[in-house]
Amino acid sequence: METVKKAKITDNKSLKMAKLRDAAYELFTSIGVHNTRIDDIVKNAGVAKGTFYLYCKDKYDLVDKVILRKSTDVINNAMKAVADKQQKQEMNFLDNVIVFVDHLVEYFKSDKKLLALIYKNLSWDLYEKALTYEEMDGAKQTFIQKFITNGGDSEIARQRLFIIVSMVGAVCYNSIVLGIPYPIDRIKPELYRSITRIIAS
Amino acid sequence: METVKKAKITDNKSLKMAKLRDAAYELFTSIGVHNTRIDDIVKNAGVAKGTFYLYCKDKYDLVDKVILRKSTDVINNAMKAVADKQQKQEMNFLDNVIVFVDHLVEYFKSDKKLLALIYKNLSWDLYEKALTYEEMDGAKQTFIQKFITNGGDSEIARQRLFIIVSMVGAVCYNSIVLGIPYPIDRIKPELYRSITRIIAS
Amino acid sequence: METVKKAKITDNKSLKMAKLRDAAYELFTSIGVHNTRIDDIVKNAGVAKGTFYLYCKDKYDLVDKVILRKSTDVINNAMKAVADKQQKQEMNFLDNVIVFVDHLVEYFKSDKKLLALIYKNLSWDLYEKALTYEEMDGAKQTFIQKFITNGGDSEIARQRLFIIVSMVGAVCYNSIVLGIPYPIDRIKPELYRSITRIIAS
Amino acid sequence: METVKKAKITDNKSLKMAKLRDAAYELFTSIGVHNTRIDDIVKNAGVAKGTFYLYCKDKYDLVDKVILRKSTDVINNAMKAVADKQQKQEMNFLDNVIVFVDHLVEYFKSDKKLLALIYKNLSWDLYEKALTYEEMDGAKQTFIQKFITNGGDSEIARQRLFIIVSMVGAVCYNSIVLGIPYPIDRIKPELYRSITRIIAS
DNA sequence: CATGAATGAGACTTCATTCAT
DNA sequence: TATGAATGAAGTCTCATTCAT
Repeated sequence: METVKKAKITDNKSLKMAKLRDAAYELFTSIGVHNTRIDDIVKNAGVAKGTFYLYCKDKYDLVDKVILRKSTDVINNAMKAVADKQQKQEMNFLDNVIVFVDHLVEYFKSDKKLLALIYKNLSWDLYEKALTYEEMDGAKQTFIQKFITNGGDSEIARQRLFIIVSMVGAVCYNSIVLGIPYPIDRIKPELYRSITRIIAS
Repeated sequence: METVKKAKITDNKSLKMAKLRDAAYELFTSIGVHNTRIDDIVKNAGVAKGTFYLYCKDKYDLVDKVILRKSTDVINNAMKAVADKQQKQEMNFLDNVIVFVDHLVEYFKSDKKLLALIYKNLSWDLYEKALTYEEMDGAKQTFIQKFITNGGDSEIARQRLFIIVSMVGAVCYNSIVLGIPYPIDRIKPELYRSITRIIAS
Repeated sequence: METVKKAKITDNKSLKMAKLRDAAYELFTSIGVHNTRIDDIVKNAGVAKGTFYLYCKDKYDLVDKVILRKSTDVINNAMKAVADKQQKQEMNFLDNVIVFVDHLVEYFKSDKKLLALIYKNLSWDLYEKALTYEEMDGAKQTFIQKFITNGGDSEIARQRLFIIVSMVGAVCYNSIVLGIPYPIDRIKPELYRSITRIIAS
Repeated sequence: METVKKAKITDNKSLKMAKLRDAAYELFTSIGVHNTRIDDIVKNAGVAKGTFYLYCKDKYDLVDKVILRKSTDVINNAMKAVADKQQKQEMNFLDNVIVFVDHLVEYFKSDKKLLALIYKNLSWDLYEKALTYEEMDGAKQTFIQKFITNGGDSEIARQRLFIIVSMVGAVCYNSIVLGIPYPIDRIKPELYRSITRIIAS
């Protein structure tokens, strides 16, 4: 009974946090972090204002939590997409990268607000948190490891991956969010060609 | 005399605006846009609070003005660097790009705060303003035009330039500002190799 | 005209401060410092909330300002009473002290809330401020000086004055404010006898 | 067994109350009543927040409880000191008063925070409670009675005691807590002389 | 009796903006 | 044009108190 009770309380806690995160996500992406008031978040989440401060240090702490959760979800899905495709057909490292990137691009096409939110609030702290995120289970971490290893796992290979990630992120942001006059679909061929040429030895 | 008076007034206006811009630049880069209050800006600029509103719509209007001015300066210098080198030795298009990029990279290495400011406050509106910026004289616009033309001036060439600009910006930002663990000097070889491979047909 | 304008502004400033002080005094003495909200003060003073922070650091800064002003007034009046009586009849040092003390006692009988306010918020900082208070003009300071000098101006005399001040303050507070069952009028004879016996050599 | 169980529960109750009182005392004297939150008290006491409300009406109720307990202790000790000395040598009423006062003064010299706490939170209610405090056993009450009786037990004698108590309290507070520039040891001779002169007929 | 998560009223404070001078 | 005192809406955050477990 003790265990059941504790579990229930824990669930309740997760529930409140989830409510706050969901409400905040909606507001952050629709009217922006700056224009979102704590009052709005708690009203939409259906909790009291004090409850907010039970779970978050301040608004920007919640921004981090939202981004962490959402980006984890997106990346998990992309990893799953690669694994699924891998099962159907044998793919080399480049194929893996392209499938992974394409999944991200397609997702952000459909959720440009999230892309904007993530991009505007990046910090190395957050990156580090994301990499050691407790909710990212062991299997996923292994995937990342493999991903890197497949690239050759040399310093050079890691640097190329870093350049590719930076490039893809920036092109997506500029194209999808800022609306710079190359629609993402039009620039995709050149983007993927660039990836190919960076990876190719 | 009439003319002199007018010029004086204009100078006076420019002076106030310049004071505001300089004060704002210092504050934006040292404590961040969010933490900078109009009060701080006018105090440091040595003008009255009301005066601020004679020159700027609001704080974010001034952010744009500051970025526009500073980025124009940086780009002008990079263009000058390319022109100078071109005079000393014949360079092909790729050489031009590399020299241009390297100038930017080196500059931002020495002024990471400005890089952060620009990167965090990019908007397509601002890009457009920058491209049609009145203070960017004709000669400079011609330079840009040539730069693009040299690349081949096809749609494909423009896309590749766009990808390169995005990539370089993101790598610089991630490396210099976020401090992601590839120091810019260590990643430069791979970055320039990537540029080369993207441009090369 | 410049001077007139400046004077007007200064008057205006004094006016706002006076309004705040008056409103605060009423609230502090009627419902207590703890129960007085900034909102109440500004509403009663008829100024905007921001104006409060233009003149005071926080609520406790205003408490100090109120006490400083009020206690200065009370002491000034007591000094005036002594001076007036002195003109009518020759008085020795002891007479002076008694007249002074009696004036204070009678005043606080009529304004027990002020006594409570002052007593509860005493601090040595405030004492020091009171002693160097700019609004206490030179003539008054001379009075205090004479007062002390008349007592003999030895270390011993100063200590006795300190003991008397402490004693009178405490007896008044206990009797008038706490309502300890010796009404001030009933205990006055013994209080003044005590003063006499402390001063008498 | 029933009795034992009851005693145990009572002890348990007393224990929680004691924990709360001790924790509160530490906080009240170190950071002040105003800055002490219920949260701090219960955390330091090692009990749950709800428990606080099983034992106290609110924070100020606990302030009273703490003061009542501590001041009872201090007074009990002072009374004991008088009794002890009385046994060794015959003392008249004045001697008794001086010994009693000196004991208090010496104690508060070593615990100025407690003096501040008591002084700032006096109320007649609390005085009354102190006088009828259940934990002050009969013997002690008799002592007080004797103390008063020795003074003559006339209205006048009671008034003089009241004046002395007020005087000593105020001088101690001003000297020890506020730090008004007469160190308590330096002013003691005059303070005791004042007591003597007030008591002497 | 004991717990501590949740509450929400309301305190405090900031600061962009206005406008009379 | 230039000023800066005044404004007050908007915001953050606290913390005493409750109550379901």
